[in-house]
Amino acid sequence: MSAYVLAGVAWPYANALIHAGNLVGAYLPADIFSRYQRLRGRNMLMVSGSDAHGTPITVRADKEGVPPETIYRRYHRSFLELFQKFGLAYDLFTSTHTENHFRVSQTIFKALLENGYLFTQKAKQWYSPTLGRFLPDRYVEGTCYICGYEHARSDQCDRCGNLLDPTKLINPRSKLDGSVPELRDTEHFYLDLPKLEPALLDFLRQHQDHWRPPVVRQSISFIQTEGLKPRPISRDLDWGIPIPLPGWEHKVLYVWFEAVIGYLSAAIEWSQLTGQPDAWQAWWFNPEARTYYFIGKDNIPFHTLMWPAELIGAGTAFERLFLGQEKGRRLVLPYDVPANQFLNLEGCKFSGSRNWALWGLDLLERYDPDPLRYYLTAIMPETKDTDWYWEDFLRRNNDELVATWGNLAHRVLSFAYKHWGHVPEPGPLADLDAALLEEMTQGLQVVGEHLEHVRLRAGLQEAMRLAAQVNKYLERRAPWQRIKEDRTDAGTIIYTALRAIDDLKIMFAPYLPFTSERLHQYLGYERPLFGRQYTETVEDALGTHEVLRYDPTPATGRWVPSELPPGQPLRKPKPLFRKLDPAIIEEEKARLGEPPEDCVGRR
RNA sequence: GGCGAGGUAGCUCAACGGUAGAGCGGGGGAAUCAUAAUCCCUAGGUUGUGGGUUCGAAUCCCACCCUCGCCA
Repeated sequence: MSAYVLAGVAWPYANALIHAGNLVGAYLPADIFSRYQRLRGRNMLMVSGSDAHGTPITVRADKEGVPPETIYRRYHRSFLELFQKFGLAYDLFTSTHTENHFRVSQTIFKALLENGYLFTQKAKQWYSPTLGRFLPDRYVEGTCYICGYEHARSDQCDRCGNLLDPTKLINPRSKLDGSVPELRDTEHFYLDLPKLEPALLDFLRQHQDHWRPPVVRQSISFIQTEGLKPRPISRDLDWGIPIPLPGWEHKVLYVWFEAVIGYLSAAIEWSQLTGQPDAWQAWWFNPEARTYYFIGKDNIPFHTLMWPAELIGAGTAFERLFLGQEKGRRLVLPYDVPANQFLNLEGCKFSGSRNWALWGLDLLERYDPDPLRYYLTAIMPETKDTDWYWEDFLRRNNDELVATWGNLAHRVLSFAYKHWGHVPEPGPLADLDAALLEEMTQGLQVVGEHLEHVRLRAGLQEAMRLAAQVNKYLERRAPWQRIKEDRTDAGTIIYTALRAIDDLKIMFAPYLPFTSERLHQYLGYERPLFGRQYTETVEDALGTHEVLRYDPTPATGRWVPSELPPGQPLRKPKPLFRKLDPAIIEEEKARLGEPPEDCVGRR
């Protein structure tokens, strides 16, 4: 395993709140994986940010009569709040609306241009005289020239299903204000994907053995169905990153092209903020470094094809254009794209507009982060779509998390605290004691192996299985009996059990960071398991932006067997988790209201 | 319409050619350190449907049905 690991996390679009589906699909798995890597001592960099540009944001801004920046800032702020409360330890969560990202994106553009992977093409496009700008095809509707449907989108008719030539639409009107648009000439840059296709196929072949099967198949079939076509990378908008060429300043880079570059630019910004401006190169110019992309399945082709195409196409020119020196170094291609499938809610698809959703911040008003993280990991859609059921949430919280792990930690800690007040000095270990500790050491290996391969659910299951093993051990050794006959032997048992839960604390730590940290304190450790999250305001030529950061220096947690010192004073323990009242099931369902009509699931 | 994924015990999932497993829930018992949390025993499935290959299929092949996604 490389010492340098980068986790690129999907960039939330800054015009909607984040819901549980977003969390479980990308952000939570990235955090679990990254916390694990840090515990293993790897140089871990987890980056992302708000996707601030694009048409939906400008449309929304127009509706509210505010600048696009207002919309982006509102949602960006909500992301930062959610991530802190939910414990997503981004080394840097920034935004695409930064001077740095502009510069990096424009450099990628120039490198592609220089290497001959871009070309321009003219086309006619709808222009809104009232708004004074071009309209995306889906914002123009009119009568379908094939079937006569009166509310067809200009690029596709929802009634006859045909793809339309937007210029042939009858009676066109703008969906934004109903005004009549006109056709105007425009010119755009295209990424020459056909030219990059052989290199991309090569890249896919190199990774197909260790990628998740759905990711490989979707990527390959995307190419095979009809080959890659050139894709436009510029738009007629005034909100975004200007094309860095004379005469093109009024056009911007298409968001699909520019947002993925954020993985690179965020690493660069992180380097600048930490005062080591070249540090990012250890990840991005290092062939040994491994980059992982945590995304939902809707994003697969962008990360297995488009982004690699940009990286391959930029070649060695990026280094020269960006740093002013060329040592022939190339940007690192994705090592893995562990995309998740989708999460449904009570048998129906999430639908924000119909309130069929679980909003992250709303959930955290009523529930602690770790139980949410536990449940979301338990139902993580790693291989197929899964469902959040409130009944299931309650069950897993009360009958698994509280009963198996929470109770184990609490019964051992409170027994130890009551009878000793510190970690007891063990006598000679009995076979059962030694066997338990051996099993925990093995467990660290097994759980670690799962996490290494991004099998997060399997890792959590294994940790829970081991917690149950410690419960079995306690039943067999019954320290509450032994203490009446042989206090030293009882101390040996409790010492062994404390070490076991100290091991489990590490295994659970990536999944349940808040309660592992608390357990760590109860065990008497002085220094924290994890580092510190905080926000900071950064200033640049575009103004200011707020970022989320993570300072790993206070962290002492390590993925190694417990070395709990006998005699270490214990702190008075409190239960790690609380049982939930079954009444929440009906309360939460009432909160959701009626399921969407088109839902075919059960309720 | 094309491509792909998924359809295994009440629930969540594992087995991916060799006598169907785990956790939770259900039933019975033990224990009392612990948030009545634990531990032991136990019931429960003709592996979506129909064919085929094979000594043998949940596992390979074909058709069909259902769910989801991507592309058109």
